[in-house]
Amino acid sequence: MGTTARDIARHVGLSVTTVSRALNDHSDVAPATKAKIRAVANQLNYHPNAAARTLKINRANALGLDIPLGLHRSYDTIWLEFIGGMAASCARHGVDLLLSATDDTERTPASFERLVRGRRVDGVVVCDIRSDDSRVNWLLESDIPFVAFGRTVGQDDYCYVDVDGAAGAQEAVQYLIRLGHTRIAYLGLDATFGFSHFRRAGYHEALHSIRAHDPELEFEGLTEETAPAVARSVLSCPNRPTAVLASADFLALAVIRAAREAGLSVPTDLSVIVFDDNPSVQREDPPLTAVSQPNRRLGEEAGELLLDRLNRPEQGPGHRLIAPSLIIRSSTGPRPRNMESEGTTATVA
Amino acid sequence: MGTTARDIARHVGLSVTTVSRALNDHSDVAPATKAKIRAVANQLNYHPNAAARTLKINRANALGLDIPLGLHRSYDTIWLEFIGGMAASCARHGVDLLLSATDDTERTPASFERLVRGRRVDGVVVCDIRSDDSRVNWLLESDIPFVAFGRTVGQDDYCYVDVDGAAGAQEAVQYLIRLGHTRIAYLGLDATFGFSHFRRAGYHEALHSIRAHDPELEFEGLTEETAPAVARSVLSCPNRPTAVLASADFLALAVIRAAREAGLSVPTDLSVIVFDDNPSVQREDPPLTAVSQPNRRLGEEAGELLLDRLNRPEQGPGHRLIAPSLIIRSSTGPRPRNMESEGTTATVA
DNA sequence: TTGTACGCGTTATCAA
DNA sequence: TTGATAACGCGTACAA
Repeated sequence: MGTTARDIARHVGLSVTTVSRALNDHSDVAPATKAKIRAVANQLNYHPNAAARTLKINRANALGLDIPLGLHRSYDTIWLEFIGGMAASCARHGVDLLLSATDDTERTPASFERLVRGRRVDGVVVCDIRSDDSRVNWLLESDIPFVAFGRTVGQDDYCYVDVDGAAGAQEAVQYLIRLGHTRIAYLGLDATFGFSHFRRAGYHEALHSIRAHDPELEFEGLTEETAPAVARSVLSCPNRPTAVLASADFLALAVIRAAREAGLSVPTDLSVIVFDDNPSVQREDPPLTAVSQPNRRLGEEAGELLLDRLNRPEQGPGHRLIAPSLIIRSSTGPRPRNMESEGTTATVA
Repeated sequence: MGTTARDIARHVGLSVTTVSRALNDHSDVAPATKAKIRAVANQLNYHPNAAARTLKINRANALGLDIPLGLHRSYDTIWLEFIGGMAASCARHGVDLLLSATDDTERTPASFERLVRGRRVDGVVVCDIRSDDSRVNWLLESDIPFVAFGRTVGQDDYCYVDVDGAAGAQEAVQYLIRLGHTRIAYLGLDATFGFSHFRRAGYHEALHSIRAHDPELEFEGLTEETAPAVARSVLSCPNRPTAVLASADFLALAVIRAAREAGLSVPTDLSVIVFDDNPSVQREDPPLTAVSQPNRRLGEEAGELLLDRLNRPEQGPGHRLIAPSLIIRSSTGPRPRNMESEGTTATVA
């Protein structure tokens, strides 16, 4: 069945030791022997037994990835892209990728323990970190090497990779401000999502800088069910917003639909910016201006960061905060002239 | 660091042999000892070393999944759902899932060899099988246990899981026929995709049964770039179709856009059925009637089939052909009255 | 430059 | 019912 180093040794009339050293490119093997051994290994279609290797060197040469499926956002492109990125960085470093797709709402990290303690993987990447996520401390206490994708609010003593949601929201709002908008609404998702806090913070900061923040225009905890009604009510309030920042594609679509119903056109009467550059927002009519995160790159960074910390644990916790980019399309435009500004309007360029 | 069976043995004052047997629930261990050993194992947070186990029993207890990324269809929900399904069946059987995400267009199965020969996995699931795919024979010859997701045209001596695309197309066309349509166009993708052949065959069969097949209405090899022009030309031909079966969401959307441009409304003037029930088609206005494949279930079946064949190789090649379902929404309706029927119109109920 | 001997943690065989 | 022993395939001191 499988060729072993022993088979090669017999074939070339040398010891397994020499074979092992030749294949691992040690310097104390004669170039000629090395070449010969490699040739035979090739010829016999030799592939080292990973289990034996792992057992011996006490390293699995594999990483684990815990992906949340069965989530309402599972149709987003984000997870597949993230997986692809991490797979790419793993491939680059010659390590395998183990997927643990937990689709139970219970965030049970018991399987991590099995994977790590059982030496199936050397470390794990944990996704969909919530604002307050018990898994972080659990992993820290268990002494399991890990990198989080996303971060908790107010804790910093662990490795994570994340999008700089605050910067993204800020850039989006500042762009709207430059277009003349001051009444800018925010539609957010459940606050337990890690990104909710940061996006909202960026939105706040940008609006506070021109003293235009109005709590009445700020919504969080919206769902597919509640979004349409909220969108309608926002657009029909007396001093309605002239722009909206939506934290998910379905929120933006709900706003656009509500706008159409109210006889408002996008972007003439209402500007819309959406988080996450999904195909759905690209194909919308008009195509939406979006805050885009490089999901694939995030996956790559997560893999790289984990591998780096495994090789050099003394580095301690490190973070990679990646700025999203504002992709300007056709759903944003100047503030409509006929709209009244509120009293506190700032002077803007 | 890691607790071993030896630690447990010392703790309870027994041999490693007994510990091993107790933990593997052998019958020749006294119930009392068994309980005690289990308790200690739990207390010491014991997790068996997978590498050692694999080395000894010559089984990895893991499956490999080769997913095509970097493909133009990577934003489809299909792959993530498939992964989720396979992960679920793996979890159910207590085996791990290794992901090999090849994003090179070269379909290089060399990594399979490493995975299987190196005992990292016991078998692999190979996706995105083309009509004529060299990987199949390569895997057969290499004696690597595998299950294909998708199938080649005209070869049957291997395990595969697939959607019955012919049945899906047939059902869709028959539904249109019942609505009175006879001039039904087909817009297909590249013929190298495995499903192209079968969908087209189903379309043919349904139309031949009422002698209404018109080669002029049949298109294959369409892309995002060519789709809009073809859609326009189809709708503007002298005896235009009253219904369209599109093999991908973007093809259906192109048709709908072309219809709008031509002043035709869906479904009053034109019925549209699309393959694959993606969010994009659900959210379209009007929501599209779609041929839906159970992607998650396909992943589950692939995992189950592979595990089954690994346990009972004597079973030989087995196939699981899963019927898609027609989800009727608002993009299909009766044939417009004012449309002329062609000479060969069949009598339909 | 190459070979010998040993051990990683687990399970199977056999004897007690 | 339990224990001693060997072996899975590989990598590494150490000796030659």
